[in-house]
Amino acid sequence: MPFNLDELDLKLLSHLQENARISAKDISRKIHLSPNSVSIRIKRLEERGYIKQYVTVLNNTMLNRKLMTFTGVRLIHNNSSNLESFMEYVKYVPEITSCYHVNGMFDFLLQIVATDMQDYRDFLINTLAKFDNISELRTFFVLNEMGAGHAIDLTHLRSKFKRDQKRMN
Amino acid sequence: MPFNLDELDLKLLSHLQENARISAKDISRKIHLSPNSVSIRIKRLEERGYIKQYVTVLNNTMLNRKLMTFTGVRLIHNNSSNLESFMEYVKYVPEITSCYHVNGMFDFLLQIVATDMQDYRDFLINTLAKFDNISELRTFFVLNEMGAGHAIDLTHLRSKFKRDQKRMN
DNA sequence: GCTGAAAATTACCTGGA
DNA sequence: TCCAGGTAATTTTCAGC
Repeated sequence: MPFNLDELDLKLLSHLQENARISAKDISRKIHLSPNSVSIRIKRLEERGYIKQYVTVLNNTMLNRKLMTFTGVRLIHNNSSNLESFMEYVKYVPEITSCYHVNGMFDFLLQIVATDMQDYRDFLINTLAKFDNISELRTFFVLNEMGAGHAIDLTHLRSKFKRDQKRMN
Repeated sequence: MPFNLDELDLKLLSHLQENARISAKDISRKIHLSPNSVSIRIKRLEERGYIKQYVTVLNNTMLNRKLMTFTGVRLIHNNSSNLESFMEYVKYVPEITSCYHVNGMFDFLLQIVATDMQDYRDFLINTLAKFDNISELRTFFVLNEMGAGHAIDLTHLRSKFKRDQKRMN
């Protein structure tokens, strides 16, 4: 997979990471390129798959989702059909906002958003524990989500790639 | 904090969650409201804080960030000044894309994105372990990020709120 | 990749329910 | 207070270079 992005593409992606609704014109002013070219580049980045999605981050608390957890899940039998059926299962559970297949002391790490403690308890008992084949559920309640919130750092990407390409020669 | 969103606001937020770059006109067609009113509502939702940010989700792998981990951190002394200095610390570390203060067997859960295993190792040794006061670091390598990807479910929010409001009377 | 015109979208203002 | 319509301003798209 060739890396064929230039400095302008990377700057463009940086701005889009910060604000997905920025106009092509505003970007054009910041990276010194015509609005036209900015639009074309954005479309190209979308088509080639560099941009996956534009999402809106909502204030969960104000929307009555006051509880967030990371819940570690361990399956009883870790064969591939069980792994796959669990992955398929989580797709249809709205409370699960992210699902990560991990190594180590858990098989999966789920990010879960619920209204409150009672709602989470109901979810555990009536939804998650209904899935056979779970041996362990361990909840990390999120007390505070903070710091970071970093988008991925693209500023040093170009030089890094240059080094990688050199190494390949 | 009064909950003064109506069905239209919730539908609007749902569409914005899926696609932050959707135009007011496209939303207007979907929720049967004039483009004009849609714009006004979006602005109001931004001002009142229901909308936190519009972000672009990039393809990390294509941008040479092939490794993701969740790394559990345990501090030696859990007093408030140590907690705060750790939170302050993570703000300036670009590899840390999210930081969650949690209860249980870790104090913090960090989501980390790195180029590859070597890069992650360098990060652990040269950056994270440089922070005094860490007693335990446990890495969950993300083998696969899948399923879910759910935005928060707003479809049943209205009825839920009605119930809550009833309960308060 | 740029320019310039046409098309589409958004912002603003006013009236009406 | 909230919504619709009309107009102005901005932004995006498309053609030609």
